[in-house]
Amino acid sequence: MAYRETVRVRERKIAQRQALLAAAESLVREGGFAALTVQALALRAGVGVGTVYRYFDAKDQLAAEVFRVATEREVAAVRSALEGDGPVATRLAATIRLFSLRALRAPRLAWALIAEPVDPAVDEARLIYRAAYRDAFQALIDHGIRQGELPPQPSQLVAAALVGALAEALTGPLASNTGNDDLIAGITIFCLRATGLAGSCIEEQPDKGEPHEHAHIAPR
Amino acid sequence: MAYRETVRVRERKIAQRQALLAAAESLVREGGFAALTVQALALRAGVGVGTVYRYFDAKDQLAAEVFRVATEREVAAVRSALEGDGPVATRLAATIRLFSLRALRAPRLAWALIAEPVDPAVDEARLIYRAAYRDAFQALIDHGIRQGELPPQPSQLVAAALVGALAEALTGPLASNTGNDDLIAGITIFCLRATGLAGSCIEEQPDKGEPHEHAHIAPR
DNA sequence: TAAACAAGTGAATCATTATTCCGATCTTCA
DNA sequence: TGAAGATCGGAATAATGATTCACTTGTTTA
Repeated sequence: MAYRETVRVRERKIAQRQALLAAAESLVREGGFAALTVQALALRAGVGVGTVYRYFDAKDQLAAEVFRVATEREVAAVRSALEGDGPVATRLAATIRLFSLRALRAPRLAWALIAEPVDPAVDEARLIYRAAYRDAFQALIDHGIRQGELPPQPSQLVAAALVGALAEALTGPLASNTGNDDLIAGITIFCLRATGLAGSCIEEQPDKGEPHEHAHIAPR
Repeated sequence: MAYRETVRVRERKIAQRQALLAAAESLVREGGFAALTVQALALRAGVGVGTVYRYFDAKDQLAAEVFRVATEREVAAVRSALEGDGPVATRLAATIRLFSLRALRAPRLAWALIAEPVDPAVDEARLIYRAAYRDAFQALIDHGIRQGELPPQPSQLVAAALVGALAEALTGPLASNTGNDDLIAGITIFCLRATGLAGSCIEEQPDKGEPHEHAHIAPR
């Protein structure tokens, strides 16, 4: 026997795999999953197409992994905002703001994760992604209901609707016409109202001052 | 000269074109646009693939037309509900109900129209589709604001968010676990609240009876 | 250094679909 | 009926992009 993988080689392989994933994600950031072809990836990463297959069994698997990694990063960021403490309204507003800022900063990626058409292998991952967001919002809503800060409501459904509203407002007819701040403020108040927060909707929390200033409740 | 198209032939051609479109739509209803291949269409319609090209210049054009026809039918149905008269809350609720019922009755089609990834030619049509819904909702919201039935709000943004919420709630983590009626009721109240309607949020419309029965306002 | 094995390469191959094309079939009308 | 003109059919072709494979280039250890 004359060859056994050394640590140095192992590390280089790990680094290579990471480099391929990073290159793949950069392609997705620029042009969505449609831009992620094996040829383009090999070119971007400066390797031959065959090399890609030394690190990933199939294109599907690669795409799914890119999706999963990006997803986990996004969801973790959002979840940390949801899981703070403080009143539900504050946390919800902070979360929406964070979600929105991230989506607006990397719109192509957001679109790829949320809405781009992809092959089935990735779609499965997408369900998980959406469900992760939904679950995170749902947890907050359930908490709010228990605390009496929110009226009773079907939390899973409402959470899904919130995710949909955010996705459409942020990736749909892209908000290039409004300033980002206005956009986020608008979405925030929409979501607060939709859950029964925002202004005068909660009886347990009597109005102080401003009798009906819906349109100017600051989103944070 | 010995041949000139007769009425009978013209009618047969028109019928054939319709038949092809119908077959195409049935494929989309079953498996989304991904299932709409020229081969499958020819098979379904009982013709040769060449025949398809006698009626449509290209697959893109065919797909876009299927999309457009289905879209127009759906949007027209929804718009008629939006454009009735009566209080904004009633109309909004009726519209949501209609939209939801249609989507739930043909989930694959709804998904294909709203969310499925497709080629660019169709995507352009999709923007129109979403925009059509958004515009219809926006018109109602603007009306409500002018009438003082709704608080001031960025109507275009809110309309987009409503479309997104409906789309996600109806086509996302499919609502097979809840009964349709509960689902629609939940979505309705979500949308009413989100726009500043629903129960106690409107001052011009003082509460009668039920002080805070958010969860049971009947959707219609 | 040389044998043994692994990683890298990219042209060739495969798979999937749209699209073409030409002979077969049907319609019209003198 | 038969010539003219049009549609039908479906195998052949084209285009795109994933996957393979025979080969070259490292890496490791005796």
